Amino acid sequence: MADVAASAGVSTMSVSYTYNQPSRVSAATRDRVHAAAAHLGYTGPNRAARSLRSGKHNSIGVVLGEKLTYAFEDPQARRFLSGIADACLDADTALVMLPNLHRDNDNARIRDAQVDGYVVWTTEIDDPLLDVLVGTGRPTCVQGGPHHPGLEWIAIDDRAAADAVATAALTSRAHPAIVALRPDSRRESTVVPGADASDISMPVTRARLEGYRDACVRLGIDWSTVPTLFTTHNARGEGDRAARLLLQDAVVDTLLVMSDELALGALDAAAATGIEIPTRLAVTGWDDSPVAAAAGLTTVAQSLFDQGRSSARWVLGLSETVDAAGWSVEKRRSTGRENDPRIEGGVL
Amino acid sequence: MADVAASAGVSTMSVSYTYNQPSRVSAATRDRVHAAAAHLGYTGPNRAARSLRSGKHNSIGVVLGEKLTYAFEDPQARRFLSGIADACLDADTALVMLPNLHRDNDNARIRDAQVDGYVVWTTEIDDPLLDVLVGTGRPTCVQGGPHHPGLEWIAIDDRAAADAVATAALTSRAHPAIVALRPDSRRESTVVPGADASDISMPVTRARLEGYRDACVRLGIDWSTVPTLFTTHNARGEGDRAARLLLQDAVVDTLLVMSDELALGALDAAAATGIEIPTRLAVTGWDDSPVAAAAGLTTVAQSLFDQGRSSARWVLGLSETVDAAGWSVEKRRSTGRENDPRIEGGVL
DNA sequence: TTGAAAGCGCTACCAG
DNA sequence: CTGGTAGCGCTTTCAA
Repeated sequence: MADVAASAGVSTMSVSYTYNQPSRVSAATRDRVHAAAAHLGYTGPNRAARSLRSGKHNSIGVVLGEKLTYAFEDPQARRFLSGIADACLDADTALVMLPNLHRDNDNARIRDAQVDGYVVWTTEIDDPLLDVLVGTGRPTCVQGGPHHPGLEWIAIDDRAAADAVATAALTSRAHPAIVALRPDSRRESTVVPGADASDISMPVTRARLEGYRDACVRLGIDWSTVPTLFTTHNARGEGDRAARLLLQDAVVDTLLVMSDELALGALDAAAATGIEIPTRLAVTGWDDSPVAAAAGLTTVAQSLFDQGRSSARWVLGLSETVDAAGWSVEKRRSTGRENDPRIEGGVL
Repeated sequence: MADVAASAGVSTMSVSYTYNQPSRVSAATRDRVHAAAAHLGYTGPNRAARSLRSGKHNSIGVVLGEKLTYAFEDPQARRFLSGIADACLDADTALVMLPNLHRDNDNARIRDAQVDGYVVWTTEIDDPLLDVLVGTGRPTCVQGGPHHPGLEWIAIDDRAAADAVATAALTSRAHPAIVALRPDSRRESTVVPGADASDISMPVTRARLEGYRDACVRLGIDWSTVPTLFTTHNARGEGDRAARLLLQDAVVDTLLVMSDELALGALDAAAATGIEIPTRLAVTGWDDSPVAAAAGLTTVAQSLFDQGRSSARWVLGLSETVDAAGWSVEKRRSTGRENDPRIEGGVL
């Protein structure tokens, strides 16, 4: 930049202004600077130096609570990421992927990332990373919770939505079983009767389980008899396995499933074992993916794209507040009551 | 860092060494530095200052020739990205996503990104970005070509693989039609008889078309009569539409399709219109996705995960050369010759 | 509208 | 093994 200034016969400040606040510089100066820059092959301010001096990076970090491989394969994560990418486009901001595998140096790596703020996808209550992020002083929005002082938060009311979708399935049935997402980043796949939600560190899993229980309690179903199977991966094959296991108990007439992927696997299991949907078994999912719609799956709809976009825009300072996230229950064939009125919560 | 040095009673250089080359510093000094750092809440060298001084960023840029939304939705892109992410994990390197929408300032944004090198996914012959990347002096690897002086390159031999898969389908048929990926970043969906490959600026599309033509010529099929439909999106619905259009000509007995997604759409179209596979129509795909395998689709297998990993490792300086990429033709029901010997090229 | 001075926090280089 | 010096390229601050 000093060279350009010398060549253009102006001060370095005029060159800096030409690139950063062109309106502050006379047209003549601007032209001379651009001419000199073109002549010298100067392509604009060095970003590292700019970052050092100004403390800004023009980039946003996305913290994924798993290997990136999983994030790219998970349809929900993808839609959320797409929304973030969309916001970045508007702001000419780079997107830095920060996988969090809970290894020793992961928190330090994330803290030291050259980003202006963070969006966090999938984390646990009491994850020490949350305090680390607060410590950076950078704006941070956590999808799906947990609520954490100093951090912004975006999610639908999972508990209310779980209650609603369970109620839709259970109005003419009484023997639900639950296929849950993983309860924390370590635990193995297990079946638990009357699962205790306060034991679960993934906030999304916890809230949905609470909502299912709310519905059971209200409908007079004894929660202590309701089995919950915690899965480890959000994949169709896993849902198939889970359903086969739970359906060994012939009394089970309803599967409340925490994702569409898993629920589609449950439908696979039903088809393979000749169990009729919805006469003998009702199934509900979560997220309203296109495949779920095609399969006639009753499910909770939420726009993860909008949540990604909204959280990123807030982090980038493009909006004052994080938009509220809405949801609805899409009633379809898999619960046999597709003509019941649609249920909505929040703003969709 | 100066404060830490003062507090520990050593020079700033000893602090710097403690973090960057601990082995060069005595254990006693190291301990004093760490103690002082802990006391002052110092968490290690500022990354922006380090980047400015050392010129290194500890991150790699991935240039996607489309909106990130598409990249996250496209199964092939996802597998390639997963491979890159895997390499980053080994090297404790951040992954920066750089969409290239061919807008005015995209090249500058990509050039100015704070990364140590680039991996490029999906670009066009003569894309001016390629020269920009050469100009950065940073190591760059382009997946799928084009060959460009100064840039590394990774891909399978698409032309040979296309020839092989077309030959597998055409040994007992004589009337192919082609469903092609988009020819460049602008063109609309069109049907062209005897398509001229030299007209196409996406190198992958070009090479595969050349390979299909090679097979036709060798088998005595008049290329000028072979229709090619260029699609705009790599999506199942698009393949369905394309197949319906091409199958309006009742003589067509083979669809050579440049992706599994599109080929699955073609199978959908055949099923919906009552065309029997493979007796009345043969279909081939590309990439050997799990869904394709399940659907009995004859296809070209290649590991995009390995290509992503290998190209990223080279960019990061973790390997001397980019590994050769291999392919094979997986013969299945959709071409009716599933017992023919498997064909391989390169190292898989 | 332009400019001079100062220094962001660090590491390359060289010297001891 | 340790330290001094210099300066990476820029922008903030203040002054003209």
